[in-house]
Amino acid sequence: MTSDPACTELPSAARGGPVSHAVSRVARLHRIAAGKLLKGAGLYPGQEFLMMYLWDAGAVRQSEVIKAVDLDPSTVTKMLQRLEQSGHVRRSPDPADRRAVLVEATDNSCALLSDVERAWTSLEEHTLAGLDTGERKELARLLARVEENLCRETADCPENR
Amino acid sequence: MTSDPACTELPSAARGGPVSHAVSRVARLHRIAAGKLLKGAGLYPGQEFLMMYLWDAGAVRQSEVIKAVDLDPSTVTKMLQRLEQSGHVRRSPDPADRRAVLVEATDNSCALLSDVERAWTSLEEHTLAGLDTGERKELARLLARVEENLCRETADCPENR
DNA sequence: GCGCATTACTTGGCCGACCAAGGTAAAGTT
DNA sequence: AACTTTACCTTGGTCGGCCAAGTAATGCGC
Repeated sequence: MTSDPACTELPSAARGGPVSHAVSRVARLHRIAAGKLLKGAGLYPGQEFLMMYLWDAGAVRQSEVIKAVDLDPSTVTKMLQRLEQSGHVRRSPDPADRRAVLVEATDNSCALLSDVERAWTSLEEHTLAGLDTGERKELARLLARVEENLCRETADCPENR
Repeated sequence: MTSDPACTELPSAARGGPVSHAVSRVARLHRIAAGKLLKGAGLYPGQEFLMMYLWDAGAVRQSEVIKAVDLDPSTVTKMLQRLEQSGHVRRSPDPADRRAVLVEATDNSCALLSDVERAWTSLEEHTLAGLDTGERKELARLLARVEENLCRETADCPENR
């Protein structure tokens, strides 16, 4: 009676893929939680990854960003336009290649780094609450396996580094 | 050297939340994979859940759908409008309550049920390839725990059934 | 040097998903 | 019966994300 996993009864058409269903639900909840924590920093869910990369990488070509976050180029373009408008990012033409665009986190945005770091570890703790170290490691391991699986044949992960 | 989990180096700002990062990546890859499998059935990623519920539930109020898939009402409205346009769903005013709308999967869409079922189990297999039964059960268990955690305080799961 | 493929981004369109606000109808209160 | 609250959806706007197609510059082969 009270034994169903979490919140929802599984639709019968999804019986063949309970884990997939769980992944979808967890993904959405996780994204929402991340969004709430990141809202304080003025970031929308998804933008964190881009900024995290830029904070590490410094001034860099947009193509590098695209490779790093592994999103559609058009997605990155639009995200960067918005991040530029909101003052988190500076873009400038690459003098060495007139097609390319150099991207860089603004000094302003760097002030958010620690906020985002805190938010991210807080999210992790919220996500993994009640799991001991062994379980966390196991979950990380299993997710890594799953990620590998999903990369294969989907051909979304660069085979060539 | 070749020991990093999957495809990507973790940004330093995300060091405090490796599992969260993995969840995000897996979520996106999983959604993409689902989308590819479901494209054959004429469904966009996300619509599966709605249709799965309707196939089980028959003619039902829109508010029931909203509760079941646990999405924003406005999201459901728009999805249903599109699903109606594409012929997967029929909507009609509820004679018993003039605010409400009754929703129902069309006969046409029911023909897709088996396709979606197959797609979903195929997705599951693709996702969990190489994991033995114990690992699968463990992953399911851990995901359920995580889901519980994310429901708390986010107050997105109905406390009240 | 010239043409052609490749690379690098942009634009437009579409969908899922959110929030904020609005409008209507039912239910509850007095 | 009139008023207020609550439930049920819709509309409009914004974002992340995808695809398809387009533009512009570079690089490569010849």
